[in-house]
Amino acid sequence: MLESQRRKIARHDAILSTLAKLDYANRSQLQRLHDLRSDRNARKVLDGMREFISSFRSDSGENVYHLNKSGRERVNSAIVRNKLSTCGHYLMRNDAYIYYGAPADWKNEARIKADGEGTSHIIVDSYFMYEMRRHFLEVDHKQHMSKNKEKIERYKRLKATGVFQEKLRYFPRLVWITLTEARRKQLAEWCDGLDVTIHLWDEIR
DNA sequence: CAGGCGCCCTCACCTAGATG
DNA sequence: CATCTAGGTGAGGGCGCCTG
Repeated sequence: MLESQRRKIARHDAILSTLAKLDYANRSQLQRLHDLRSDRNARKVLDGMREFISSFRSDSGENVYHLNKSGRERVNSAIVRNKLSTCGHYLMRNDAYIYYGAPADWKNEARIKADGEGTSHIIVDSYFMYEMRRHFLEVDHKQHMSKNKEKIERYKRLKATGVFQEKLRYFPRLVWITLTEARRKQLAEWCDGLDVTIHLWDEIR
């Protein structure tokens, strides 16, 4: 097999693995993660993968890609993704993934056990290591603020159990990604007492 | 010579502002 | 109100250049 062909297939497989990991990703995210060069070139590369990936136009205007049947078979992924008009949550999370350097151990929808004490567990949007520290990511995509407050209370209860501090000697940093300055302020207030970083989506994409 | 890439182009779609 | 218009943005076709 020609070297150029081999490289092409390797790049395709890398992109398919990313989509298996992230479920959905838009053109510019795949472009940044896989060095697809210019916008035009990125579109051409992704267009050349139509056998394995499907796309739709998101409300932000960009194409969003996901694995189709043969793409799933190619990377042994069982999760079926379809056109999803409400994929903003995924796209925000992806930009956090890229911002934090695409950590190898990044895990979405991670189940965090909170042994006893009322809270059985928390499903965190992402759990990852960054600069030798564990991080929880929460994405606030037009979510009801009451839900966010409830989430924060659960983190506080989790911290109060001391389980993490015992294992790690510290409680992981909570990272939020939200949409407006007003929401950032409110979240920061509620997170008082936690190690927290709050990004606006526009600041990290 | 095939594949990767950039540039130029057109088309579709959306939005803001003007106009009836 | 509805509708028209101009400008902005992304998708994708075409072409030509470069490189292994």
